[in-house]
Amino acid sequence: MNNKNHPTRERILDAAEELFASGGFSAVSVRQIMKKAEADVSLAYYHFKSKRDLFEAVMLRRVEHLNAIRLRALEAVEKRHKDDAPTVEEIIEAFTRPLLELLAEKHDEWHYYFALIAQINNSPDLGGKLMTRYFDPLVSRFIDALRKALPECREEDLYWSYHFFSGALTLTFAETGRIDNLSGSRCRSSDMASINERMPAFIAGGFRALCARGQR
Amino acid sequence: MNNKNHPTRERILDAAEELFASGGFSAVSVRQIMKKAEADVSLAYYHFKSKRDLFEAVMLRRVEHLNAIRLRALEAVEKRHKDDAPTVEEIIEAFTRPLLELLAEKHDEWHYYFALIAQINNSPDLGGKLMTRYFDPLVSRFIDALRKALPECREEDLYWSYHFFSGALTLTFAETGRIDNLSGSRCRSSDMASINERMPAFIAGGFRALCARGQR
DNA sequence: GCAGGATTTCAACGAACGTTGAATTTTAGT
DNA sequence: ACTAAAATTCAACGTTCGTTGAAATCCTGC
Repeated sequence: MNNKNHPTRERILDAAEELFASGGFSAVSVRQIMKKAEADVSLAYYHFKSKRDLFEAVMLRRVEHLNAIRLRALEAVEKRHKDDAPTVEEIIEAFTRPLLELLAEKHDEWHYYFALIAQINNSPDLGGKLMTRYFDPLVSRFIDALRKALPECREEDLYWSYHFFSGALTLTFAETGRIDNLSGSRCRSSDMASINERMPAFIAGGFRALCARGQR
Repeated sequence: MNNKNHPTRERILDAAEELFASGGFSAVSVRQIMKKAEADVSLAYYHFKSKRDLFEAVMLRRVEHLNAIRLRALEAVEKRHKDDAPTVEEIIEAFTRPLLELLAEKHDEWHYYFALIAQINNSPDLGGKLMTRYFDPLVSRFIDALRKALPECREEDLYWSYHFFSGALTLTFAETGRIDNLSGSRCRSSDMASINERMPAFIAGGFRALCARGQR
């Protein structure tokens, strides 16, 4: 049998996800992954064809679910506003809240995945290519919504605003502990409630300020 | 003789910087670095003790200069405002403008360095530790200035705002080409004039919106 | 309970890895 | 010119890397 939940296949993906997240693709060997997965090395090549394919499989395992629930969140917001456009805050929240909920429900499952995405997003090798491949349709959909919320905004300002947002988002969800050190533990990377309270306000403020500037 | 400009030592650092920037520490071998530097492999271990120390040297080579000119930019802004506090925009610009100027003057020297920092900032392994070690004093200095510009702002909001800023900043200066793809080449990662126009406005808008929210 | 495919084990391959020590060449002070 | 130190070359070490093929075991449908 093949496509039912094979526990070993999942165990390999779990182990790979965690290890790839902490050091990137090259910092981790297949042997380390399979040791953590408690399975023979060659099983990695049986279930996946190569190390690269394993990496790809780690990415693909969660990306569809992620995109689906974010899209649903956006559609829910749009449905609440039949005629008028949603606010920028509401749209940003539809983009971020699903991430927070995934972490709240199943932190162990998603934490490493978000850390991995942060690294990919900031990698000159992969950032342009992989992020585009996996997230572009969804992101374009969100930018459409933002365009409606900010009808006077210039196109370039919209894209740059999203770009700044993207950097803030991926770093924040990577939970690197940086803000813990900087703030002397006054703030904590893992404090999702704080993020949920602050990120939409900050980002929406940024969008508005930049778009307002563009109309001058 | 030792501490004069040894061209080979610099060539090794240049090669290492470029290669580390594109794939991180582990994706690059010492042999690859030394091939690019056109020098024997063992010279890497003569000039630096190990691969890790070479990596550290790459980081250290530019960090002091970087921190110095940013500090100078901040002090210049503060000197312009004897009694009143500088605006948030001015402070953010003092933080970002030096980066833009370095890229404008010597793009080849600094481009890879910024890409490397983006990866480190987003690495769970190194992000908390290395960024804190290298940049904390300067960052705290900037946060002090921001506190004066936003005297009613809560401490937590200040730190979280800076955190969002940090993510946007490092991703933007990494020039990953992501925004190029997303915008259909309407915007370009390498377009420093666009960044200079937009980043301070966006970030300052974020700071203000978040601080205003905190006072409610 | 048997057949056949799915899964797992075991052993091994050649290549590349980080690192080192000794020999050699280049450089600088006298 | 001589010397000592600095810089570079060369060859090699043990380890780990990604990957593979064949044999053994497990599971499922009949």
